[in-house]
Amino acid sequence: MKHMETKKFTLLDIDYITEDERPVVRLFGNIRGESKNKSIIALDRKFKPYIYVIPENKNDFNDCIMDLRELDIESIETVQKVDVKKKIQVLKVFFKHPQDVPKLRDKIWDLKSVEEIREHDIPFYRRYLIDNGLFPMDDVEVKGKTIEKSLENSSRSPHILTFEIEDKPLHLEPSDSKLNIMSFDIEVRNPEGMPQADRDEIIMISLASNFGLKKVLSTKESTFDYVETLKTEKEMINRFVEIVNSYNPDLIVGYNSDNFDFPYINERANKLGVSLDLGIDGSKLKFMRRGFANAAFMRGRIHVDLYLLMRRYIRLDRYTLERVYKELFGEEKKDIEGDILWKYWDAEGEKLQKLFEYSMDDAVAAYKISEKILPLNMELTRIVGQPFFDIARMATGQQVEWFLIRKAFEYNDLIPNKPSQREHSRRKSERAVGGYVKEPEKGLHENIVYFDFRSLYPSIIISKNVSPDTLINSEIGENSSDYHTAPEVGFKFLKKPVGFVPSIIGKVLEERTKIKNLMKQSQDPLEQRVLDVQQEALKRLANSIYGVYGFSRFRWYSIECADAITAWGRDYIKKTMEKAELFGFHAIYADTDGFYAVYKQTQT
DNA sequence: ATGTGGCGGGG
DNA sequence: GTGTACGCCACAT
Repeated sequence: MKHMETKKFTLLDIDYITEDERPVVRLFGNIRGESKNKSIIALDRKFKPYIYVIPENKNDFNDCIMDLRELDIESIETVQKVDVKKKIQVLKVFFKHPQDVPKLRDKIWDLKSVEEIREHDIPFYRRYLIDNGLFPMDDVEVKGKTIEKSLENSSRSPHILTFEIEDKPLHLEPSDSKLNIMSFDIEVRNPEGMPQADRDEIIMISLASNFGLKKVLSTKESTFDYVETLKTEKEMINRFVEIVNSYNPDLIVGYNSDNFDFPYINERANKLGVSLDLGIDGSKLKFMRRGFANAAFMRGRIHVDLYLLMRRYIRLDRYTLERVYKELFGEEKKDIEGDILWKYWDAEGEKLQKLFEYSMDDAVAAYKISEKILPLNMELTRIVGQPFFDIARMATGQQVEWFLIRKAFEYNDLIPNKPSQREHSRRKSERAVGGYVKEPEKGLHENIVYFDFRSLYPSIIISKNVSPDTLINSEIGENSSDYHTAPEVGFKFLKKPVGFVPSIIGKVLEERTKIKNLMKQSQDPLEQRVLDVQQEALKRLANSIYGVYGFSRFRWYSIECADAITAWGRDYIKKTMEKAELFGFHAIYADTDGFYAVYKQTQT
């Protein structure tokens, strides 16, 4: 027996590489209990990609298995899964490589012996997290051995350890280690309209952090001691890379950095012949097309673009850094108009010094915003269980979907497929009816009372057991005590057993109550703050689950569920308004889950 | 009413 | 990369 070492680390990032035509999962983390800033890359060669195949013939899988054996797959197992509350036998088909899945899945689906395939579009690293019960931002314990070979870029990144996992990785309780967070911002000299990377140089790169780093890199000198002057733009960018690698931050945040700062630095670096080795494994900064927008990433660190988060979490007319800063902190931030910024740079003297101040301020503002918004997103990461990088770029509905996917795995449920193009357009034509709205009565009202339901939709889902797997599709007898019937729309839902989605919302709310109780018991204000963020994240999640029924591109889409929920919602609010009227309260305005009312003399 | 196109943030 | 995608507003038809 070989001697096995154990390593514990906070899981920050995950991907896979290919070695000898086989996938190798890489877990990136921050090692606890050792000198700070130490990173680990843990390699796991044992995880295999797979999909589920539902054979046409339910009694005899042999034809199907024989057809599958013709293809270049790894192996086949028969397993039991649950599909819409029914236990069924399915084939679990393993592949040699994740990229074989898109190559072979259409062929498999086209086989006569195959009725349907499932779970064929789950990215490999996400599958790994789900199947191993691992949660990013939590801790992982791995057993295995340290690999001796050093990294190519080890001179620049001296704190990296590569590790070979020999056993199943283990999920540990939430980490209490503090992550190193660095913000950055660039300034560009652009006298002719918007900055263009092929002609306009970078003049400043400002950095702020929670580990003592606070400086502005620039090609001009300053009286401020936070300014470090470099001879050329090329040296300045090189210095930026050097600083990132020596301080080794876990998180890098910027404002619109996905679509401006990082692409801009990248283009300038290419032009000047600088290698942007910002990954902990020495790899370069890379970009992903995500529909209309870019996402910038470096392996092993988490880049978060705060602009995206702010758009999701606060409702504003504009989302400029200045506007957002004022909203969060109630004070104005120094601002220099973009089109005249170059004049400050050219001015020298006091005007130039103002530009240094402005640049520093931007990085500090970005850092302060991250302090406000990252804790909630870290909690969401821990609950949803996908990488922080992804969570920070996912719409709420997507977060809910990945949360449900993980839960489905835990329940041994087969995950529904994403809608096809055709199904998607069909769904779009059936628009769900929304909540009840009573237009406000004109006039100035005094002594207004407000009434609202606490978590109306989650409560309806739980109390009426609204779920695709409890929805009664067929005509059913008159035994109405067995099911709930939605008003207006008439959809029926079994009272028992508890449906998939109601069960999950129930657990989320249960967990939230538990945390709120802990919060009350706690004497430690810091712990209370942490718990408060946790319960807030759970509340957000519970409230957003309703959405997956009504959005056409979701796996758990169900117009019946969406319509039933809003129908019950309208029913509750209207009945409550009627009741209130009897007690002399007249509603003047209502929307979905609450109403405003004025008190009138009761009629006699 | 329905469809199409552009834009957001960044300097 | 088991990729491929937003949501809102203005303006036109």
